[in-house]
Amino acid sequence: MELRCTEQINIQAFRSQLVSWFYHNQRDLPWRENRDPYRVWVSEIMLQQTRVDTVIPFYLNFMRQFPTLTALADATEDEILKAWEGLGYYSRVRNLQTAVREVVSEYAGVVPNTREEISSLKGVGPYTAGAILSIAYSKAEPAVDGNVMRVLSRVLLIDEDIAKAKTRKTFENELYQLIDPEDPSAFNQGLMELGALVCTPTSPGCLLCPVQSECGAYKQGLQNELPVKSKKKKAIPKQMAAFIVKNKKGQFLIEKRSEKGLLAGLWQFPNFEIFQADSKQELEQGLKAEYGINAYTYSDSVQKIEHVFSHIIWNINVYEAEAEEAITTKETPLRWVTEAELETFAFPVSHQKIITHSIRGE
DNA sequence: GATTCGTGGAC
DNA sequence: TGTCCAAGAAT
Repeated sequence: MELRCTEQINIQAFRSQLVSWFYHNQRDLPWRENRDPYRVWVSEIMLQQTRVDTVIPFYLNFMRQFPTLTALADATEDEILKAWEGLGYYSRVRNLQTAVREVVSEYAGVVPNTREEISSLKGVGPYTAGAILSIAYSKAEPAVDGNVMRVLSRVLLIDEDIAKAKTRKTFENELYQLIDPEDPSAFNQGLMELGALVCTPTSPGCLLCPVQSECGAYKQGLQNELPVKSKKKKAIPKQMAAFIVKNKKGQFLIEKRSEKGLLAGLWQFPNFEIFQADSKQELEQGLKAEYGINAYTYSDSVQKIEHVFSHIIWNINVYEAEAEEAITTKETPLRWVTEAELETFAFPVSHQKIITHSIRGE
């Protein structure tokens, strides 16, 4: 494939066509209401690896609950995790609060406006830094996400593997030449909006594209060959057992997950990996070893749940058990809570399903 | 540099 | 039904 670079296209034409198209075709999204750096920041964190349609209701609720940077800084961990419940990648919101608190203490509550300073904040990487700087502060900084790499790989005929981390640098270097210094916000958002609405992964709408005349891939009919992206390995299945442990007062046993790693800080029902589904002996041994529970366990599971992560698949069998006390061998806190209290804790989606299906019977 | 970290939707 | 994701960052 013959590669091109930014110098070989009509930069002025590309900029004006893209920016003009953005102003006429941008979606009406809640984080575009104004350019408050905090609002932009929250939206960019939520949008990491997450679709716009998924983010919208979470964003509206989050901004209602934490309208200002200070409000988020003052919230508790349980509050922010509950607000993030169901959105995934939970370290995002924990890092966001850490960063917001640093802005309060180190920057007098004002989001910094240089790449060096803003990049030093937890959870703010190269993309998010560029997005906030360009959208909130009109700085001519690149913001390279998956959309931008897809669009520019086609326009500039770049065939580096976009799954490789270092490939992002290639696009950033091109963008320092290509970005519109007069309107970096509309330019960056235009690239992403174009990727979302027109220059899509499959069946791109080249006939409707505002930068068709500047696109190398379209000229050579290569729009379906770009970008080049290597495949990722598939998730490994694990057989899990989870337990609805109830005491005579009608309370349920829940456990807070570790502050690090998978689903960090969320709450869950007692669970562990098993190697022989429905083995009453293994289930009872596990309850005893993991939670110090001497309990009767029904031999049949009351619910089966598949929980798919990027790298793991939990196949969860849910069982019912009775106990009056529990002692964990781990560092994680245990609590007995009523059914009504369950809704104040943040659970992974698989454990939300245990509540709705096996406890509430919906 | 490769792996870890969620979830629900599109095809 | 399985695959691939979608506005990435931390480790």
